[in-house]
Amino acid sequence: MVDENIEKVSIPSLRRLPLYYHYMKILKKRKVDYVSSTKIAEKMNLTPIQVRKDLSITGVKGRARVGFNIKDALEKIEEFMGWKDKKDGILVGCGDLGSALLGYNNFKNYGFEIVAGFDVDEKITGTEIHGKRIFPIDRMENLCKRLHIKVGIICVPSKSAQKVAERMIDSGIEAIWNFAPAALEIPNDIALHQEDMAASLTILFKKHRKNR
Amino acid sequence: MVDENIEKVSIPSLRRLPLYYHYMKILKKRKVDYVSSTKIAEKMNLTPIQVRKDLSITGVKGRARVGFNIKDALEKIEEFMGWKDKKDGILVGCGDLGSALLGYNNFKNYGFEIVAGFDVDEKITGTEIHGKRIFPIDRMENLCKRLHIKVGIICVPSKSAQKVAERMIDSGIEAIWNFAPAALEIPNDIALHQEDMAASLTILFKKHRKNR
DNA sequence: GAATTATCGATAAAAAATTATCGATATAAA
DNA sequence: TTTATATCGATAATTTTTTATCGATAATTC
Ligand SMILES: NC(=O)c1ccc[n+]([C@@H]2O[C@H](COP(=O)([O-])OP(=O)(O)OC[C@H]3O[C@@H](n4cnc5c(N)ncnc54)[C@H](O)[C@@H]3O)[C@@H](O)[C@H]2O)c1
Ligand SMILES: NC(=O)c1ccc[n+]([C@@H]2O[C@H](COP(=O)([O-])OP(=O)(O)OC[C@H]3O[C@@H](n4cnc5c(N)ncnc54)[C@H](O)[C@@H]3O)[C@@H](O)[C@H]2O)c1
Repeated sequence: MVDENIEKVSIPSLRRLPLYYHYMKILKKRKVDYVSSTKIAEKMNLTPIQVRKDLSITGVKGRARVGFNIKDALEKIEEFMGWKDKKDGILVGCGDLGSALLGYNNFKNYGFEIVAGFDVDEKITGTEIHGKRIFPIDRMENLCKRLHIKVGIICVPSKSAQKVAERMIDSGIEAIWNFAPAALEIPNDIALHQEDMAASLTILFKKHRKNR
Repeated sequence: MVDENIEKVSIPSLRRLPLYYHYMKILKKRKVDYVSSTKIAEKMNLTPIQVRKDLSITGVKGRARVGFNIKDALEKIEEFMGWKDKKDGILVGCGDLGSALLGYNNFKNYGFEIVAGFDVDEKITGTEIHGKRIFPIDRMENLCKRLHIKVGIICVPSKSAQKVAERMIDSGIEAIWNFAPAALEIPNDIALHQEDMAASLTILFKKHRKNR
């Protein structure tokens, strides 16, 4: 069921589901057992209908006049979002942002783990950051192929991003998470998610202007 | 014209525009003067029609058989995205991620500047991180009101996020950029943009699965 | 200089996402 | 026990977003 739906779910829904999840996590800690779509919607300025539709894709069933069982819903969201499948990745560019991500121990809650970092800077390579070993970039291909790593995170300056992406692809990486504000030119069988602070800022300011 | 359109532009368009921008920046560096929607679309796996529609909202005009003047387009995107208006913000939680953001000198290209950091940790307060002064959290209200700061970034652990958000609102903050994976309960006249790694990861993996 | 082609912008059509409607159901109140 | 009410899920309607069509135009080729 999950396998059918994951193809059909919209990106906006995928962005909203974690919000419901975070909220229900809080309620669970407060020993609340049930929550209605109305209540969730109120908190996030959405309609109850949309919340129900989003939740329905995970397969969770609510009860009329009662709402959704929080334990069930959390379970179903985790399952649907794929946070229960374990995936390993590597990170290239262990500077300020890269180091923060290497130490982000929340990734494990989403089934993801960064197993190693890579860099060109010899002051960094050979060391550990937040307990993760940092290798020279030349070791990437070998390590990724040996460990069958398919996910790569790019945290290098923009001007190096394209080169790093190509090297990742040569190393067998199939999914790239790019934090550099650069338009990567890559084959379209490689999955790419662009993390864009410029877009985020603009969206925030747009909402702000609308509120005034 | 920008003022009319900003209300109407879709979030997906807002996320795509920076991609075109990054790409055109590269072309400009290569001394290319014009680029067609076809070429842009090819690079990013979109349709030329969508690229044209997105660009049209910025007000930039293309020329048949030639494409878009890159210098003009960059200018129009900057203007439309509001990257030319200067906005100041503060950041709360100067740990790993917060420090990286404090040092992110690309924000200025988007018209944004973090003027100060706040934290509860007395080992950090009073110091500077990447040249930005870090104050104890109790100073936030005074400083924000005095400098008319309206934008706040949350980089504290999830469990403190709600409290920090409320304090920001008391300090006159009207737009919150939240990096903590927590559902904030705030009045709906406060703009909120939630940065969600869980959503990003899921979107990336979804694309990856589709490609295989 | 005429024909061909790439591209644009406007408008129309199609697809996707959101919102509304409504009968069913479970709890609470009368 | 009966009535009122909150909420669900399914389906329908609406709105938004994406994609297609097509005439106009500017560069290139013949
Ligand atoms: N700092 C932030 O908060 C932030 C936020 C969003 C996006 N970004 C983007 O993330 C990227 C990294 O930012 P940062 O602030 O961490 O920069 P940084 O300078 O602190 O780190 C960059 C690291 O990449 C390494 N590097 C450079 N070229 C390399 C290559 N070819 N191969 C391997 N490693 C290489 C450097 O040695 C350095 O360690 C940039 O593209 C930046 O625009 C940063
Ligand atoms: N590290 C990452 O790469 C990353 C990525 C995405 C999201 N996040 C989120 O960003 C937040 C910060 O992550 P981090 O890794 O930088 O954590 P961190 O522990 O390194 O930093 C947290 C900082 O917040 C301060 N703090 C705690 N409570 C506070 C309060 N009430 N007021 C002011 N300051 C307070 C702490 O003193 C510390 O300096 C977390 O919510 C995390 O989930 C982190």
